[in-house]
Amino acid sequence: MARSDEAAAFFLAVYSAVREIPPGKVTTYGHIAKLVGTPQRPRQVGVCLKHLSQDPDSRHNHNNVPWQRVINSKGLISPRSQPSGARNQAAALEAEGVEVSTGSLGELSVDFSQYGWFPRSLPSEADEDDEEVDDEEDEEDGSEQ
DNA sequence: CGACTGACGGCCT
DNA sequence: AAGGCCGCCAGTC
Repeated sequence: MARSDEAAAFFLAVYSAVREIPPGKVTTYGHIAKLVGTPQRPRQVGVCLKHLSQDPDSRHNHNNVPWQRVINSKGLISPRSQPSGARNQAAALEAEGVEVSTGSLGELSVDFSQYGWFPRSLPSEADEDDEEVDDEEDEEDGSEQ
């Protein structure tokens, strides 16, 4: 399998995983990386989202991939080169009912204990796994980090 | 075609 | 507790 194919598969896996994030919840780049089996490449996850097309006709675009539900491990919306983008992400999250706090430096943060979504594996996959692991830390857990 | 960059994260000072 | 360094690798210049 050529690297380019692996890269393509990676993109698809990331988009698939991001789609599993429930509305009103958020997760991290690192977690998505783990879910797709490449925990050492959270950075590439960001590249995938950045690469999302705005064209609705494209297989993966801003409309069918809830990119806004992915933030960094610090619980902050990653400040990229264009500040408006991060703010736009915050707006998209608030539209889903996610509370976003703004720091004095303009930092946009989300409380994982309330909105965090960190399953061990993708719900779609868990479906086929007969060795069902207990899943019930949707909320309330509070032992996030 | 080579070098730099970056929607991150974890480990090491 | 805070900050710096390295790994990773597709895109972009």
